[in-house]
Amino acid sequence: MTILVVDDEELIRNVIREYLENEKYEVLEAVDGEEALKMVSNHKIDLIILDIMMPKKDGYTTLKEIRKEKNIPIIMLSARSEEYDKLLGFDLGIDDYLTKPFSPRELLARVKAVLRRNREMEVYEVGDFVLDLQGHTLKIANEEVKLTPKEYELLVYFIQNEHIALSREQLLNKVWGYDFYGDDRTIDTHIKMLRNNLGKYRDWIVTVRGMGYKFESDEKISS
Amino acid sequence: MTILVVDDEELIRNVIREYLENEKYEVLEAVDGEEALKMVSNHKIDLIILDIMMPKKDGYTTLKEIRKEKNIPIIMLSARSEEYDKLLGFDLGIDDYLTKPFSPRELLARVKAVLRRNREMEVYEVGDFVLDLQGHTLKIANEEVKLTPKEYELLVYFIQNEHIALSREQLLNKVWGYDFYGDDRTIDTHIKMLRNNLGKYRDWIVTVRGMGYKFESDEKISS
DNA sequence: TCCTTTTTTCACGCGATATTCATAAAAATT
DNA sequence: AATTTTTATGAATATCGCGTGAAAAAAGGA
Repeated sequence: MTILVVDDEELIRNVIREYLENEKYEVLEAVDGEEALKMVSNHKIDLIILDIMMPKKDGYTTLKEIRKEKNIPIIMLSARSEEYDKLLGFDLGIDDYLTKPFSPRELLARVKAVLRRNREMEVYEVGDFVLDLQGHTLKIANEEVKLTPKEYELLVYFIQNEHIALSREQLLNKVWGYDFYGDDRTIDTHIKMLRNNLGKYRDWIVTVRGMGYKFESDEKISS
Repeated sequence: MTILVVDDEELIRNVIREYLENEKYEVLEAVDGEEALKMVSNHKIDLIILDIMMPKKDGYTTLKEIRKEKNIPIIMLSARSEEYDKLLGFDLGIDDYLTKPFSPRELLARVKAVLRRNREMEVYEVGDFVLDLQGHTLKIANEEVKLTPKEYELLVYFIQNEHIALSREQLLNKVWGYDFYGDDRTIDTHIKMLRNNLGKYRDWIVTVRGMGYKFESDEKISS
């Protein structure tokens, strides 16, 4: 398990590192958003602990950019608790957040909880849309939706990469396998069928023109 | 499956009860730690959902005392997430925890996960379908159903993994053993025979196309 | 041993699914 | 507005996966 700690203060990084390493986690560090982004694309990272207040590129922006590429769980650090509201409005699905100062134990607790939650990601649920990875079934409003194997695989891949635009090539490689050499329109057809099956949620599969598709459940937060 | 819900707020107890009963669990209630302890010694309880904040005797103390007597899996409820820190320090091996407010679905997911982890079943009974693990027998409508050894093993494995889609490979590995290298049709054939023996319940073995099979008693009726 | 029961293999057929392709629609560009 | 590029859709065709029955192989039981 590798954890990336992003904070401009060396003291904080060191404290966190110490506690995490004590629990046998691999720890990487980045001083700012720029560096963090580089780390993300060059290393296999399981969790990111990200400070909001940073020079150059702040936590929000960094978060956004990371999420464009990968769906790594993120715990945010903020100095003031009021920031929480702001974070919530963000809708980029942070996994947890902590206000400084925090106890090391609390940090560890969150880290463990987030990692476990993600390991056991067995149900994806938004509103009455419920995808059960264990049961291999999709239910909408308690009604089972019959999906063909490819449609199901496709949906799972989309959900595991929510918010991320996926090219047709990437979809072919990951869902169909690297040895598949087929027509691009094949994907379109499957997307069509999947959308039909998603019914009122058909728009969650967004067309990214000139690129591919992306999955985005618009979980509107009522204010 | 009997679940004990311990919370001083009636509203909470009722909500939880409703959702659990909807999933065919037996539900018992206790308003405080004292009562909970009595229930534990007088009933066969498979899981406890325990609120931390309670008058008389709080969740921590109750947890401690229950654990002195029996090793029943426990899910803790707390109002504030900061409590999690405290809980961890406790090291009394809680099985899971939830912060209020939580979605009923989330609760159900945890309940199922915990029960699955701690499953040790003696009798599986749904309607007039009775599988007796001790007696190694299956009865339907009080009529003993003769199963071959493989059919029986297969059925047990299915039931122990209810609602989970099992690939052919997984079935071969777990039921036949890792050293078995057989034809895929072998499973199909056994499924066929098992289904025949299940009679009116033949549909409880659901085909998951492109994947394998899963066991599911009585499709849930949508409310 | 022989006979019975159980397990495994396998080929066939059918229905479900995947893929291709032609055409329509939509969006971007000029 | 016209052209070009890209995506959506419907329908035709190819392929795949599952259920089945029958028969061979293996395991048990007298």
